[in-house]
Amino acid sequence: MITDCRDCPLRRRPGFATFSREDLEVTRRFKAGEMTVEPGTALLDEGTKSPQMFTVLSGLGLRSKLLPNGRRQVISFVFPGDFLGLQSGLMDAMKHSVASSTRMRLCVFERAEIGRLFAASASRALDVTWTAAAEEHLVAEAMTQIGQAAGRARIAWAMIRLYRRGEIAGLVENGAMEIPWRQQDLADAMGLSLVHTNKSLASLRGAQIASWADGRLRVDDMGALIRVAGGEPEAPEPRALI
Amino acid sequence: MITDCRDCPLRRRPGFATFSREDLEVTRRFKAGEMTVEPGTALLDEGTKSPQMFTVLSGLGLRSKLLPNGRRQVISFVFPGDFLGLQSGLMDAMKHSVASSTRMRLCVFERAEIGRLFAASASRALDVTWTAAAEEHLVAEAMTQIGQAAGRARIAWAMIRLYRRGEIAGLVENGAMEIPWRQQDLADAMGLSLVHTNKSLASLRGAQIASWADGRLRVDDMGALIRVAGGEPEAPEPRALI
DNA sequence: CGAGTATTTGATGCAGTTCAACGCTCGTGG
DNA sequence: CCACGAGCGTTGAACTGCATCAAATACTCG
Repeated sequence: MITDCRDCPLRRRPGFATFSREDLEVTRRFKAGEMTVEPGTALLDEGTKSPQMFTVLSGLGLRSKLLPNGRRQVISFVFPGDFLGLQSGLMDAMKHSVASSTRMRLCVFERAEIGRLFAASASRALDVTWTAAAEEHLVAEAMTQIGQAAGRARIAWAMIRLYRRGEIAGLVENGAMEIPWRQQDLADAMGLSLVHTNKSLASLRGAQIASWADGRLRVDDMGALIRVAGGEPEAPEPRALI
Repeated sequence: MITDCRDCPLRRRPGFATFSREDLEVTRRFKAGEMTVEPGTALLDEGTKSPQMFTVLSGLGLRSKLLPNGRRQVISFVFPGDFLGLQSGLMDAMKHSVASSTRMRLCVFERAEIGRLFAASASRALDVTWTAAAEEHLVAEAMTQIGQAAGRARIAWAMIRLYRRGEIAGLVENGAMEIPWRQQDLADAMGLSLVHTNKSLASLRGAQIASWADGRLRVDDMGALIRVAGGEPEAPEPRALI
């Protein structure tokens, strides 16, 4: 069963920008369908040009990029509301891969329709551009942390970021959220080895600051966590929803 | 004296995408003026909302981001053709700062006009979005290198990237280009200490692979440089010009 | 119950940081 | 016209955070 954009549960959530009734109609027409995928499904592949773009309705995922030497960088963690595949819509090909980490429900758009969307609504076009700019910002902020912060601080920072995004997505309950990601994913995201990531997590857990275990991320002392991270990730602006 | 968009020297260069006569007119109307700045001028400041956006006509610059602890991450090096300030055009504020490293000539646009630009031309809107997506890609690629490659490889990779962008901008002559950046800038870009950056550069210079000295970047053996970098930065697609 | 995957822990070594000192060039002012 | 200081590059020495290697301990699932 397909959700009508008008009933999209994401629109109601705080943290997402509202848009006009008119734009809602334009977006409805842009929407091609829906899709549900199992955990571990490749949605978009580095180097390929997918015919589709997606908005995440529910579930979590991972964007990543491979190096010739086989190592992997996790570009970012994917949350509900994220718009995926813009690169393949605009550029020659995807520059990174996107995979689901949980079961995921996605809103599907046709790449070929993006020109029509832009022509139909300048404000929707601005929203799409906004998501691209916001995405760049998220990546740049992570790059800054990777480039300039020590290991433990990077881990703490990533935990805050995930927690905050989880709050917006409504995934946090009683100071904790379910996470499908492995410690290896976190390590690859922050440019650290698995072993060192594990030891940093153990140390934060031991200090009663935060824990990442058994598929749950729990923050016990946000103040301390921020101190360890050497500052907070910037609070995101309300996200434009496509 | 102001250059007419129709005579814009950048448009003629290879490496930039062409656009229609109609879009040229739309862009001309969007253009508010021109500006020349001395080296070291702050063009856009992290946290502020500038009333203007820019396209670099000539000269080189630096995007960077400060951490609470005083450290600095260089997000990217700015080349002619780059479009600056989209974040302040779309989001609440700039998320990083941009400064000139040489004398720079800039094409100036009013932030408030971007909505009109999008309304006037869907294809120009797509081009703006393309630049945002391309920028994200550049940052993600750099992040990958910082997160996953060893020090010497990062330095080599950055040299290739700068050299390639220099070629496109027409700044390379006889295998070398003038660069205004300090070793500290390179260090901050690749997440390394100044000392280690200096030693890596010395080692590449000693091996007759490439040199960064006296304000010049020279590549002697691109093959070897690519090998040290552990692979090549992806070749950029033709860049949309705003 | 055995195989495969994820987490945990200990031990070892080195890549890269930090500290420190020195040289060079250039601009400024006495 | 030389002295001085500031900025940048270079080099050496010592320390350490993190990677790497290795192995044990859970868990899950067929």
